[in-house]
Amino acid sequence: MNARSPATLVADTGRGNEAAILNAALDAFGAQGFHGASMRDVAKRAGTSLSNLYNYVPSKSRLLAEVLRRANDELAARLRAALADAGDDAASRLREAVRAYVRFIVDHQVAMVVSTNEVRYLTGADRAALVAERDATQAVFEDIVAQGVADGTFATPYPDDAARAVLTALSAVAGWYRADGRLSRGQLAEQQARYALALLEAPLAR
Amino acid sequence: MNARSPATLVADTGRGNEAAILNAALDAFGAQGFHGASMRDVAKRAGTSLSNLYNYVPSKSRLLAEVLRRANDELAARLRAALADAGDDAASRLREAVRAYVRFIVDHQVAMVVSTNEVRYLTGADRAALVAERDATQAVFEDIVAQGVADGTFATPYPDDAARAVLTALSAVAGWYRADGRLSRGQLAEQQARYALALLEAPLAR
DNA sequence: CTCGCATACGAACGATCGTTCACCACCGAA
DNA sequence: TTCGGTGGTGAACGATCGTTCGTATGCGAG
Repeated sequence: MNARSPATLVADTGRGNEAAILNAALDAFGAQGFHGASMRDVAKRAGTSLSNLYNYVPSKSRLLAEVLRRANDELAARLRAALADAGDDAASRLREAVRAYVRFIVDHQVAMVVSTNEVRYLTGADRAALVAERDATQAVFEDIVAQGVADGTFATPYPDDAARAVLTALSAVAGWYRADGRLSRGQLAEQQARYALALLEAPLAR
Repeated sequence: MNARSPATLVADTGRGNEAAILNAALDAFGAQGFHGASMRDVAKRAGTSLSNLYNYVPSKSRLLAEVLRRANDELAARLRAALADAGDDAASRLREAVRAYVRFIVDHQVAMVVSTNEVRYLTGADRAALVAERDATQAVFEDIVAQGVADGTFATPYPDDAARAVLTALSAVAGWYRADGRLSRGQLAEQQARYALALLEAPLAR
Protein backbone atom coordinates (compact mmCIF):
# COMPACT_ATOMS: atom_id res chain seq x y z
CA MET A 1 0.00 0.00 0.00
CA ASN A 2 1.57 3.27 -1.06
CA ALA A 3 1.13 6.81 0.22
CA ARG A 4 -1.71 7.46 -2.18
CA SER A 5 -3.98 4.75 -0.85
CA PRO A 6 -3.64 4.55 2.92
CA ALA A 7 -6.06 2.56 5.02
CA THR A 8 -6.82 5.65 7.07
CA LEU A 9 -6.87 9.27 6.05
CA VAL A 10 -4.45 10.51 8.70
CA ALA A 11 -1.20 8.59 9.08
CA ASP A 12 0.79 8.76 12.28
CA THR A 13 1.76 12.33 13.06
CA GLY A 14 4.39 11.54 15.66
CA ARG A 15 2.34 13.22 18.35
CA GLY A 16 0.75 10.84 20.82
CA ASN A 17 -2.79 9.91 19.87
CA GLU A 18 -3.30 12.66 17.33
CA ALA A 19 -3.78 10.44 14.28
CA ALA A 20 -6.09 8.11 16.17
CA ILE A 21 -8.19 11.03 17.33
CA LEU A 22 -8.52 12.59 13.89
CA ASN A 23 -9.43 9.29 12.28
CA ALA A 24 -11.87 8.54 15.07
CA ALA A 25 -13.50 11.92 14.59
CA LEU A 26 -13.88 11.23 10.89
CA ASP A 27 -15.56 7.90 11.58
CA ALA A 28 -17.82 9.32 14.27
CA PHE A 29 -18.93 12.28 12.16
CA GLY A 30 -19.48 9.95 9.24
CA ALA A 31 -21.58 7.52 11.22
CA GLN A 32 -23.73 9.97 13.19
CA GLY A 33 -23.16 13.37 11.64
CA PHE A 34 -21.41 16.30 13.28
CA HIS A 35 -24.15 17.17 15.74
CA GLY A 36 -25.17 13.56 16.22
CA ALA A 37 -21.72 12.47 17.33
CA SER A 38 -20.44 13.55 20.73
CA MET A 39 -16.92 14.20 21.86
CA ARG A 40 -17.37 11.16 24.08
CA ASP A 41 -18.06 9.07 20.98
CA VAL A 42 -14.88 10.35 19.38
CA ALA A 43 -12.85 9.60 22.50
CA LYS A 44 -14.25 6.08 22.70
CA ARG A 45 -13.43 5.38 19.05
CA ALA A 46 -9.93 6.77 19.52
CA GLY A 47 -9.40 4.62 22.59
CA THR A 48 -8.60 7.54 24.84
CA SER A 49 -10.31 9.73 27.40
CA LEU A 50 -12.73 12.56 26.77
CA SER A 51 -10.56 15.20 28.39
CA ASN A 52 -7.49 14.13 26.47
CA LEU A 53 -9.10 15.23 23.20
CA TYR A 54 -8.64 18.80 24.36
CA ASN A 55 -4.89 18.34 24.51
CA TYR A 56 -5.00 18.13 20.71
CA VAL A 57 -7.96 20.19 19.60
CA PRO A 58 -9.45 23.31 21.18
CA SER A 59 -13.07 22.56 20.29
CA LYS A 60 -15.40 20.19 18.50
CA SER A 61 -15.86 22.45 15.51
CA ARG A 62 -12.13 22.90 15.09
CA LEU A 63 -11.85 19.14 15.17
CA LEU A 64 -14.24 18.94 12.23
CA ALA A 65 -12.33 21.69 10.44
CA GLU A 66 -9.01 19.93 10.93
CA VAL A 67 -10.33 16.62 9.61
CA LEU A 68 -11.94 18.23 6.58
CA ARG A 69 -8.83 20.21 5.81
CA ARG A 70 -6.74 17.04 5.70
CA ALA A 71 -9.30 15.27 3.54
CA ASN A 72 -9.40 18.11 1.07
CA ASP A 73 -5.61 18.33 0.99
CA GLU A 74 -5.36 14.67 0.13
CA LEU A 75 -7.92 15.01 -2.66
CA ALA A 76 -6.19 18.07 -4.07
CA ALA A 77 -2.81 16.32 -3.97
CA ARG A 78 -4.21 13.34 -5.85
CA LEU A 79 -5.77 15.57 -8.48
CA ARG A 80 -2.52 17.46 -8.94
CA ALA A 81 -0.53 14.26 -9.27
CA ALA A 82 -2.99 12.77 -11.74
CA LEU A 83 -2.96 15.86 -13.94
CA ALA A 84 0.82 16.09 -13.84
CA ASP A 85 0.98 12.61 -15.39
CA ALA A 86 -1.81 13.26 -17.90
CA GLY A 87 -1.35 14.36 -21.48
CA ASP A 88 -2.22 17.72 -22.97
CA ASP A 89 -5.58 17.12 -24.59
CA ALA A 90 -8.73 18.00 -22.67
CA ALA A 91 -10.40 14.61 -22.98
CA SER A 92 -7.56 12.65 -21.41
CA ARG A 93 -6.99 15.30 -18.76
CA LEU A 94 -10.64 15.14 -17.79
CA ARG A 95 -10.52 11.37 -17.77
CA GLU A 96 -7.51 11.33 -15.45
CA ALA A 97 -9.06 13.90 -13.14
CA VAL A 98 -12.26 11.88 -12.87
CA ARG A 99 -10.34 8.68 -12.25
CA ALA A 100 -8.31 10.29 -9.46
CA TYR A 101 -11.48 11.67 -7.91
CA VAL A 102 -13.21 8.30 -7.99
CA ARG A 103 -10.19 6.57 -6.51
CA PHE A 104 -10.14 9.05 -3.66
CA ILE A 105 -13.79 8.32 -2.96
CA VAL A 106 -13.14 4.59 -2.98
CA ASP A 107 -10.17 4.92 -0.64
CA HIS A 108 -11.71 7.51 1.67
CA GLN A 109 -15.44 7.21 1.28
CA VAL A 110 -16.20 8.38 4.81
CA ALA A 111 -14.01 11.44 4.35
CA MET A 112 -15.89 12.35 1.19
CA VAL A 113 -19.28 11.83 2.82
CA VAL A 114 -18.37 13.97 5.82
CA SER A 115 -16.83 16.55 3.54
CA THR A 116 -20.02 17.03 1.54
CA ASN A 117 -22.53 16.67 4.37
CA GLU A 118 -20.94 18.46 7.30
CA VAL A 119 -19.03 21.43 5.86
CA ARG A 120 -22.06 23.54 6.45
CA TYR A 121 -21.61 23.28 10.21
CA LEU A 122 -18.31 25.13 10.01
CA THR A 123 -18.34 28.87 10.55
CA GLY A 124 -16.04 31.82 10.10
CA ALA A 125 -12.48 31.31 8.95
CA ASP A 126 -12.65 27.52 9.04
CA ARG A 127 -15.56 27.51 6.66
CA ALA A 128 -14.04 30.13 4.39
CA ALA A 129 -10.82 28.16 4.07
CA LEU A 130 -12.66 24.98 3.13
CA VAL A 131 -14.87 26.73 0.63
CA ALA A 132 -11.83 28.32 -0.97
CA GLU A 133 -10.13 24.95 -1.33
CA ARG A 134 -13.27 23.47 -2.81
CA ASP A 135 -13.59 26.34 -5.25
CA ALA A 136 -10.02 25.71 -6.33
CA THR A 137 -10.86 22.09 -7.05
CA GLN A 138 -13.88 23.17 -9.05
CA ALA A 139 -11.70 25.60 -10.98
CA VAL A 140 -9.44 22.73 -12.01
CA PHE A 141 -12.39 21.02 -13.66
CA GLU A 142 -13.69 24.25 -15.14
CA ASP A 143 -10.31 24.92 -16.71
CA ILE A 144 -10.21 21.51 -18.32
CA VAL A 145 -13.71 21.94 -19.66
CA ALA A 146 -12.95 25.42 -20.94
CA GLN A 147 -9.89 24.09 -22.74
CA GLY A 148 -11.94 21.31 -24.28
CA VAL A 149 -14.67 23.67 -25.40
CA ALA A 150 -12.11 26.04 -26.90
CA ASP A 151 -10.47 23.35 -29.02
CA GLY A 152 -13.75 21.69 -29.96
CA THR A 153 -13.35 18.53 -27.88
CA PHE A 154 -16.46 19.30 -25.81
CA ALA A 155 -19.64 20.57 -27.40
CA THR A 156 -21.59 21.48 -24.24
CA PRO A 157 -23.27 24.87 -24.52
CA TYR A 158 -22.89 25.51 -20.74
CA PRO A 159 -19.22 24.86 -19.92
CA ASP A 160 -19.01 26.10 -16.32
CA ASP A 161 -22.34 24.69 -15.24
CA ALA A 162 -21.54 21.39 -16.91
CA ALA A 163 -18.25 21.23 -15.02
CA ARG A 164 -20.15 21.70 -11.80
CA ALA A 165 -22.66 19.05 -12.80
CA VAL A 166 -19.83 16.62 -13.38
CA LEU A 167 -18.32 17.42 -10.00
CA THR A 168 -21.56 17.06 -8.06
CA ALA A 169 -22.42 13.80 -9.79
CA LEU A 170 -18.94 12.62 -8.93
CA SER A 171 -19.02 13.51 -5.26
CA ALA A 172 -22.47 11.95 -4.98
CA VAL A 173 -20.79 8.62 -5.73
CA ALA A 174 -19.57 8.65 -2.14
CA GLY A 175 -23.19 8.43 -1.06
CA TRP A 176 -23.96 5.10 -2.66
CA TYR A 177 -20.65 3.38 -3.35
CA ARG A 178 -20.24 0.01 -1.63
CA ALA A 179 -16.94 -1.82 -1.54
CA ASP A 180 -18.72 -5.13 -2.15
CA GLY A 181 -20.70 -3.74 -5.07
CA ARG A 182 -20.92 -5.01 -8.61
CA LEU A 183 -18.18 -2.80 -10.01
CA SER A 184 -14.47 -2.85 -9.28
CA ARG A 185 -12.53 0.29 -8.47
CA GLY A 186 -11.31 0.59 -12.02
CA GLN A 187 -14.66 -0.14 -13.61
CA LEU A 188 -16.34 2.49 -11.47
CA ALA A 189 -13.74 5.06 -12.43
CA GLU A 190 -14.09 4.14 -16.09
CA GLN A 191 -17.87 4.40 -15.93
CA GLN A 192 -17.83 7.80 -14.27
CA ALA A 193 -15.29 9.06 -16.78
CA ARG A 194 -17.60 8.03 -19.59
CA TYR A 195 -20.54 9.80 -17.92
CA ALA A 196 -18.48 12.94 -17.57
CA LEU A 197 -17.33 12.92 -21.20
CA ALA A 198 -20.88 12.23 -22.38
CA LEU A 199 -22.31 15.00 -20.26
CA LEU A 200 -19.80 17.40 -21.76
CA GLU A 201 -20.93 16.20 -25.18
CA ALA A 202 -17.59 14.84 -26.27
CA PRO A 203 -17.71 12.57 -29.31
CA LEU A 204 -17.62 8.99 -28.01
CA ALA A 205 -16.79 5.68 -29.56
CA ARG A 206 -20.24 4.18 -30.02
CA MET B 1 -50.49 30.05 -7.53
CA ASN B 2 -51.81 26.57 -8.20
CA ALA B 3 -51.61 23.38 -6.18
CA ARG B 4 -48.39 22.36 -7.88
CA SER B 5 -46.36 25.35 -6.74
CA PRO B 6 -47.34 26.26 -3.18
CA ALA B 7 -45.29 28.69 -1.16
CA THR B 8 -44.95 26.11 1.59
CA LEU B 9 -44.78 22.35 1.36
CA VAL B 10 -47.62 21.64 3.77
CA ALA B 11 -50.85 23.55 3.19
CA ASP B 12 -53.35 24.02 5.97
CA THR B 13 -54.50 20.67 7.28
CA GLY B 14 -57.51 21.96 9.20
CA ARG B 15 -55.95 20.88 12.46
CA GLY B 16 -54.77 23.73 14.65
CA ASN B 17 -51.11 24.53 14.13
CA GLU B 18 -50.23 21.32 12.32
CA ALA B 19 -49.21 22.88 9.02
CA ALA B 20 -47.21 25.60 10.74
CA ILE B 21 -45.40 23.00 12.83
CA LEU B 22 -44.51 20.77 9.89
CA ASN B 23 -43.28 23.68 7.79
CA ALA B 24 -41.34 25.04 10.74
CA ALA B 25 -39.71 21.66 11.27
CA LEU B 26 -38.71 21.57 7.62
CA ASP B 27 -37.10 25.00 7.88
CA ALA B 28 -35.37 24.22 11.16
CA PHE B 29 -33.97 20.90 9.92
CA GLY B 30 -32.89 22.58 6.72
CA ALA B 31 -31.11 25.40 8.49
CA GLN B 32 -29.37 23.46 11.26
CA GLY B 33 -29.72 19.80 10.37
CA PHE B 34 -31.78 17.25 12.26
CA HIS B 35 -29.53 16.95 15.28
CA GLY B 36 -28.52 20.60 15.16
CA ALA B 37 -32.10 21.84 15.42
CA SER B 38 -33.95 21.48 18.71
CA MET B 39 -37.63 21.02 19.33
CA ARG B 40 -37.51 24.45 20.92
CA ASP B 41 -36.25 25.86 17.61
CA VAL B 42 -39.15 24.22 15.79
CA ALA B 43 -41.65 25.56 18.29
CA LYS B 44 -40.25 29.07 17.99
CA ARG B 45 -40.42 28.99 14.20
CA ALA B 46 -43.97 27.66 14.33
CA GLY B 47 -44.98 30.41 16.76
CA THR B 48 -46.19 27.98 19.39
CA SER B 49 -44.96 26.40 22.60
CA LEU B 50 -42.55 23.54 22.99
CA SER B 51 -44.99 21.25 24.72
CA ASN B 52 -47.68 21.86 22.15
CA LEU B 53 -45.58 20.13 19.51
CA TYR B 54 -46.28 16.87 21.26
CA ASN B 55 -50.00 17.28 20.67
CA TYR B 56 -49.24 16.71 16.99
CA VAL B 57 -46.17 14.52 16.85
CA PRO B 58 -45.02 11.81 19.27
CA SER B 59 -41.29 12.42 18.88
CA LYS B 60 -38.67 14.42 17.06
CA SER B 61 -37.73 11.59 14.73
CA ARG B 62 -41.35 11.00 13.79
CA LEU B 63 -41.57 14.69 13.03
CA LEU B 64 -38.73 14.30 10.58
CA ALA B 65 -40.35 11.23 9.09
CA GLU B 66 -43.67 12.99 8.63
CA VAL B 67 -42.08 15.96 6.90
CA LEU B 68 -40.01 13.79 4.59
CA ARG B 69 -42.99 11.64 3.72
CA ARG B 70 -44.98 14.67 2.61
CA ALA B 71 -42.07 16.00 0.60
CA ASN B 72 -41.61 12.70 -1.17
CA ASP B 73 -45.32 12.41 -1.84
CA GLU B 74 -45.37 15.80 -3.49
CA LEU B 75 -42.37 14.94 -5.66
CA ALA B 76 -43.91 11.62 -6.68
CA ALA B 77 -47.21 13.29 -7.53
CA ARG B 78 -45.48 15.83 -9.73
CA LEU B 79 -43.52 13.15 -11.54
CA ARG B 80 -46.67 11.13 -12.14
CA ALA B 81 -48.52 14.16 -13.47
CA ALA B 82 -45.65 15.14 -15.74
CA LEU B 83 -45.37 11.66 -17.21
CA ALA B 84 -49.11 11.40 -17.72
CA ASP B 85 -48.93 14.46 -19.95
CA ALA B 86 -45.77 13.35 -21.76
CA GLY B 87 -45.63 11.55 -25.07
CA ASP B 88 -44.58 7.96 -25.66
CA ASP B 89 -40.99 8.27 -26.75
CA ALA B 90 -38.22 7.86 -24.18
CA ALA B 91 -36.47 11.14 -24.90
CA SER B 92 -39.48 13.34 -24.28
CA ARG B 93 -40.56 11.28 -21.28
CA LEU B 94 -37.12 11.71 -19.74
CA ARG B 95 -37.18 15.39 -20.54
CA GLU B 96 -40.52 15.86 -18.83
CA ALA B 97 -39.46 13.86 -15.79
CA VAL B 98 -36.31 15.94 -15.41
CA ARG B 99 -38.25 19.16 -15.81
CA ALA B 100 -40.76 18.14 -13.13
CA TYR B 101 -37.92 17.17 -10.81
CA VAL B 102 -36.13 20.48 -11.28
CA ARG B 103 -39.34 22.41 -10.75
CA PHE B 104 -39.92 20.58 -7.49
CA ILE B 105 -36.42 21.52 -6.36
CA VAL B 106 -36.99 25.15 -7.24
CA ASP B 107 -40.33 25.26 -5.44
CA HIS B 108 -39.24 23.24 -2.41
CA GLN B 109 -35.50 23.53 -2.21
CA VAL B 110 -35.36 23.13 1.55
CA ALA B 111 -37.49 20.00 1.38
CA MET B 112 -35.12 18.49 -1.15
CA VAL B 113 -32.06 19.40 0.89
CA VAL B 114 -33.49 17.92 4.07
CA SER B 115 -34.66 14.88 2.15
CA THR B 116 -31.19 14.06 0.87
CA ASN B 117 -29.20 15.06 3.95
CA GLU B 118 -31.28 13.86 6.86
CA VAL B 119 -32.97 10.64 5.78
CA ARG B 120 -30.12 8.75 7.32
CA TYR B 121 -31.21 9.77 10.80
CA LEU B 122 -34.45 7.87 10.41
CA THR B 123 -34.59 4.32 11.70
CA GLY B 124 -36.83 1.30 11.49
CA ALA B 125 -40.13 1.49 9.66
CA ASP B 126 -39.91 5.23 9.00
CA ARG B 127 -36.64 4.79 7.20
CA ALA B 128 -37.81 1.74 5.31
CA ALA B 129 -40.90 3.54 4.03
CA LEU B 130 -38.87 6.47 2.78
CA VAL B 131 -36.29 4.28 1.12
CA ALA B 132 -39.06 2.33 -0.61
CA GLU B 133 -40.60 5.53 -1.94
CA ARG B 134 -37.24 6.72 -3.15
CA ASP B 135 -36.56 3.41 -4.84
CA ALA B 136 -39.89 3.74 -6.63
CA THR B 137 -38.86 7.15 -7.93
CA GLN B 138 -35.58 5.73 -9.11
CA ALA B 139 -37.43 2.91 -10.84
CA VAL B 140 -39.44 5.46 -12.81
CA PHE B 141 -36.23 6.84 -14.26
CA GLU B 142 -34.74 3.39 -14.79
CA ASP B 143 -37.83 2.36 -16.75
CA ILE B 144 -37.59 5.36 -19.02
CA VAL B 145 -33.91 4.73 -19.62
CA ALA B 146 -34.51 1.03 -20.26
CA GLN B 147 -37.19 1.91 -22.78
CA GLY B 148 -34.86 4.34 -24.50
CA VAL B 149 -32.01 1.86 -24.64
CA ALA B 150 -34.32 -0.82 -26.03
CA ASP B 151 -35.52 1.36 -28.90
CA GLY B 152 -32.12 2.83 -29.59
CA THR B 153 -32.80 6.34 -28.31
CA PHE B 154 -30.11 6.09 -25.63
CA ALA B 155 -26.71 4.58 -26.33
CA THR B 156 -25.37 4.37 -22.78
CA PRO B 157 -23.72 1.03 -22.03
CA TYR B 158 -24.76 1.18 -18.34
CA PRO B 159 -28.51 1.92 -18.32
CA ASP B 160 -29.34 1.46 -14.63
CA ASP B 161 -26.21 3.11 -13.30
CA ALA B 162 -26.66 5.98 -15.74
CA ALA B 163 -30.22 6.47 -14.51
CA ARG B 164 -28.92 6.72 -10.98
CA ALA B 165 -26.21 9.14 -12.07
CA VAL B 166 -28.86 11.35 -13.63
CA LEU B 167 -30.93 11.24 -10.46
CA THR B 168 -28.07 12.06 -8.11
CA ALA B 169 -26.87 14.91 -10.29
CA LEU B 170 -30.42 16.16 -10.33
CA SER B 171 -30.99 16.07 -6.58
CA ALA B 172 -27.62 17.72 -6.05
CA VAL B 173 -29.08 20.77 -7.75
CA ALA B 174 -30.88 21.48 -4.50
CA GLY B 175 -27.50 22.01 -2.88
CA TRP B 176 -26.42 24.94 -4.99
CA TYR B 177 -29.54 26.43 -6.58
CA ARG B 178 -30.18 30.07 -5.67
CA ALA B 179 -33.41 31.81 -6.54
CA ASP B 180 -31.49 34.95 -7.51
CA GLY B 181 -29.08 33.02 -9.69
CA ARG B 182 -28.25 33.52 -13.33
CA LEU B 183 -30.74 31.01 -14.68
CA SER B 184 -34.50 31.14 -14.64
CA ARG B 185 -36.62 28.20 -13.53
CA GLY B 186 -37.21 27.16 -17.13
CA GLN B 187 -33.62 27.61 -18.21
CA LEU B 188 -32.38 25.52 -15.31
CA ALA B 189 -34.82 22.75 -16.15
CA GLU B 190 -33.83 22.89 -19.81
CA GLN B 191 -30.15 22.74 -18.95
CA GLN B 192 -30.53 19.77 -16.65
CA ALA B 193 -32.61 17.96 -19.25
CA ARG B 194 -29.85 18.42 -21.77
CA TYR B 195 -27.27 17.10 -19.28
CA ALA B 196 -29.42 14.06 -18.67
CA LEU B 197 -29.93 13.30 -22.35
CA ALA B 198 -26.23 13.82 -23.02
CA LEU B 199 -25.21 11.56 -20.16
CA LEU B 200 -27.47 8.85 -21.53
CA GLU B 201 -25.76 9.35 -24.89
CA ALA B 202 -28.84 10.38 -26.80
CA PRO B 203 -28.16 11.98 -30.16
CA LEU B 204 -28.44 15.73 -29.65
CA ALA B 205 -28.97 18.64 -31.92
CA ARG B 206 -25.52 20.14 -32.07
C1' DC C 1 -76.08 23.81 30.54
C1' DT C 2 -72.57 20.75 30.60
C1' DC C 3 -69.63 17.46 29.33
C1' DG C 4 -65.65 15.89 26.65
C1' DC C 5 -62.27 16.62 23.56
C1' DA C 6 -58.94 19.34 21.03
C1' DT C 7 -55.66 22.81 21.61
C1' DA C 8 -52.64 25.24 24.27
C1' DC C 9 -49.35 26.54 28.04
C1' DG C 10 -45.29 26.87 31.75
C1' DA C 11 -42.55 24.17 34.59
C1' DA C 12 -40.00 20.57 35.41
C1' DC C 13 -37.64 15.80 34.75
C1' DG C 14 -33.40 13.08 33.93
C1' DA C 15 -30.01 12.61 30.45
C1' DT C 16 -26.43 14.21 27.75
C1' DC C 17 -23.87 17.88 25.78
C1' DG C 18 -19.10 20.64 25.20
C1' DT C 19 -15.77 22.18 28.03
C1' DT C 20 -12.73 22.93 32.16
C1' DC C 21 -10.24 21.70 36.11
C1' DA C 22 -6.92 19.61 39.33
C1' DC C 23 -4.00 16.21 39.31
C1' DC C 24 -0.68 12.40 37.86
C1' DA C 25 3.17 9.76 35.26
C1' DC C 26 6.80 9.99 32.42
C1' DC C 27 11.08 11.83 30.34
C1' DG C 28 14.93 14.59 28.35
C1' DA C 29 17.63 18.68 29.62
C1' DA C 30 19.92 21.60 32.91
C1' DT D 1 18.67 15.75 41.01
C1' DT D 2 15.61 18.85 39.96
C1' DC D 3 12.37 20.53 36.72
C1' DG D 4 9.35 21.95 32.85
C1' DG D 5 6.85 20.13 29.17
C1' DT D 6 4.11 16.46 27.08
C1' DG D 7 0.46 13.13 27.27
C1' DG D 8 -2.79 11.33 30.09
C1' DT D 9 -6.90 10.78 33.58
C1' DG D 10 -11.65 11.16 36.36
C1' DA D 11 -14.74 14.33 38.17
C1' DA D 12 -17.34 18.05 37.71
C1' DC D 13 -19.45 22.52 35.66
C1' DG D 14 -23.41 24.94 33.56
C1' DA D 15 -26.16 24.60 29.52
C1' DT D 16 -29.22 22.42 26.62
C1' DC D 17 -31.49 18.38 25.07
C1' DG D 18 -36.13 15.44 24.23
C1' DT D 19 -39.91 14.44 26.70
C1' DT D 20 -43.65 14.50 30.32
C1' DC D 21 -46.89 16.44 33.50
C1' DG D 22 -50.52 19.17 35.40
C1' DT D 23 -53.41 22.49 34.16
C1' DA D 24 -56.14 25.97 31.57
C1' DT D 25 -59.28 27.56 27.85
C1' DG D 26 -62.61 27.31 24.24
C1' DC D 27 -66.03 25.06 21.62
C1' DG D 28 -69.21 21.69 19.41
C1' DA D 29 -72.31 17.77 20.71
C1' DG D 30 -75.69 15.93 23.81
